[in-house]
Amino acid sequence: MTTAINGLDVYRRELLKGSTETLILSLLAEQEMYGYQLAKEMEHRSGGYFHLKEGTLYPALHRLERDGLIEGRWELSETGQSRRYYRVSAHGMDRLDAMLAEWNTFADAVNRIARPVGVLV
Amino acid sequence: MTTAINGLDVYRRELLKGSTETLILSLLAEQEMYGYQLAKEMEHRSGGYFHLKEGTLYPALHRLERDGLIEGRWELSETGQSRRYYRVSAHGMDRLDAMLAEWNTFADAVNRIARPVGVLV
DNA sequence: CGTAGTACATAGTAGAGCCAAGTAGCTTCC
DNA sequence: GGAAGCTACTTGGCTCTACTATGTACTACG
Repeated sequence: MTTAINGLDVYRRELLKGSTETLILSLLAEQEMYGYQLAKEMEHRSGGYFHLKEGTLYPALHRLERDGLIEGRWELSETGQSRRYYRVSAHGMDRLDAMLAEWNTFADAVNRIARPVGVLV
Repeated sequence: MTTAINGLDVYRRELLKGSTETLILSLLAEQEMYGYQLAKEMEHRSGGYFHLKEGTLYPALHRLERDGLIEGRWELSETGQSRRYYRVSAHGMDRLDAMLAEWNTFADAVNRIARPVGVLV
């Protein structure tokens, strides 16, 4: 009977939708990084909670770059591996501010409905 | 130049993914309601922030019922309109608890990444 | 009788996360 | 030196969800 577990897995995946780009932008706003590094950092900071898959991470980076929120450049590491470093553009910084504000509003609204005043969980 | 605005709209829509069912379950856990009433209540409680569209609301209710998390019954109102009242099943209550815990963990993880300690917005 | 509000249903679309598979370079170990 | 495994990026196809749009049907108002 894995139904309940799978149900929660789906739930977590769906929660992630819409937040991934904010999370990526937030990390890149602090420091220029390449994709793989970003994934590791995200996983580390969230205590293993967020584990971005390649099929999520790289398409998200491509979207962000396509939309002009981040800018990438190729660099060859000492070991000879190609890495694409990304940094947040000015436009991306503005968007990040808006997204964080939106996240705040959203989280407040959810808590207002899901956790009515007086109900402690 | 409505790009930025549309971008945020999309963002809000994506944020909502995964939370809708938790919100619906939360409201129904407090009180038996029918779909339309639920939508109004949700909008009212969130100060107009959440405005569930029919194409979101009813399929979500059908999913929840299909999965045995809520139970519905038809009732004829005084005005002669058919309404489908829903209440949360025991299974649904358990799931709601799990979803609220998951939401908490998720929100914490997001804040840990998006709002590093020391950064106030 | 047209418009508006209530109340539910659903076909079709878009978008995001994921699985899976592929490419490629480097290191480790037998 | 060959297999295995980690690093690093890419992409095609799948699934799920929110939304748009449309339809049905009843009531009330003017």
